[in-house]
Amino acid sequence: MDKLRERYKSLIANMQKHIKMNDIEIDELCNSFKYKKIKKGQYLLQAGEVCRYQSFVLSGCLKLHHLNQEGKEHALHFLQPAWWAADLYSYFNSTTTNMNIKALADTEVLQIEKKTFDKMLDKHPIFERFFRVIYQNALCSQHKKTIDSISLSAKERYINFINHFPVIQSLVPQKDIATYLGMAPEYLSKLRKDLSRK
Amino acid sequence: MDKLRERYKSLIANMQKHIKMNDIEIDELCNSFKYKKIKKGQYLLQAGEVCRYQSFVLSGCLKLHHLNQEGKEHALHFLQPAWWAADLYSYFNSTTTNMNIKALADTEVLQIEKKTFDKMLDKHPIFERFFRVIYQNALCSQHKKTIDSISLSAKERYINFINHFPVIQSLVPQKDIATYLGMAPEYLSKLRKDLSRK
DNA sequence: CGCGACGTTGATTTGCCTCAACGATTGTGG
DNA sequence: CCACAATCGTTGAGGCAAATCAACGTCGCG
Repeated sequence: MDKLRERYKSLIANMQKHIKMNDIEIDELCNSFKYKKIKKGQYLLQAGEVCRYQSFVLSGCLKLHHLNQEGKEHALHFLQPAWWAADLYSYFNSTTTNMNIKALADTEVLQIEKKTFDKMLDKHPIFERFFRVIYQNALCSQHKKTIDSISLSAKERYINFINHFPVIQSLVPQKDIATYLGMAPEYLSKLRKDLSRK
Repeated sequence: MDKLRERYKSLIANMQKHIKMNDIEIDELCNSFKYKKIKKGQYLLQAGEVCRYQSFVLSGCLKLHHLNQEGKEHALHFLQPAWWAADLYSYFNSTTTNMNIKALADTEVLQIEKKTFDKMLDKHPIFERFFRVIYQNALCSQHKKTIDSISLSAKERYINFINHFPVIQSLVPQKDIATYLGMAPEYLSKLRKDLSRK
């Protein structure tokens, strides 16, 4: 039992950065989220499905990506511990997603279904605040990313990326970093050669 | 007095799409938001300032945009009635913004300061839900825009835009649409010529 | 070991940008 | 109310950043 609770520690600690919960609310939290383990290479979500879960990453690393009509892949996020993984549009509207979430390493998550999510927030408004703040922060980072992608060159975007997320570099294949930054993998390779020369 | 309340109708109606408010909460709402009118060409926010308000657009049209180091402008949003205008990062962290919000037409807004916002949400958790849903939806649209910008060509992005936002086309100068879509104004002009030929 | 995914490198192409010149339109002060 | 400036959209010439295509070496893995 205690061992099970152990898994929720990280989620609880993360939430307590933004809100104060009492024991009843912590109980509700632990009952609402289900633990799941996925192996490297497996998918947490695939295009064509409905995104049924919001997932809190405990360990490992996920890639959220999109395939366009020509079958070209574009990574949109790399999800590390203490991040949230979902296609929120699909999750909240029960529409089929065109996104994929794939494990880049063995990964553990805590998942909550939409029904349970709605119930939890109805019962305990404190969670409304938590998700308000989470979405608010996510919106701010998205915003920054948009500005970067529109106002920087490919080389600047890459330099920016390795300065900001040095850790991710070792976890994620280079080609995924390239599509995340909106450039062809071959081009990133040339940029790196260029940069190492100096 | 009734005439003043009139101005809040649109905000109240908008909020009631997502939450149910009682009279006390509606009063609180009306007391928290201040009315402001700005003329075409004026700024609601300028780079270097701190974004002190979240603004709900009642009438008119705003452009949220960014100037990079070389002085090049990039539009990020066009804000029409019933949309929200702010640089949330600056607003919530009290940092100076590098964004600008400019009126493309005479515009009326309702504004709330951060202090008041925090108080209002503390007193009435129902508003937490409203803003959770608003940010959640904003996050979804941002997400879609990111996918489009990374996986479509300039021509496809433009066609997509005029199909999705036919109204904005008449309100917004063409060059602003171009920078919004991430292309040079001259290039958009050429695309349009190209498309009209068919 | 041998296959398949990955990163690298070079040759070539292209989508889009830059710069500059030109009407058309707007708006502004005298 | 008009003249003039400022801003905007258009068009063309030229250039560059980045994509595409293809070949090759390397490595991890079944």
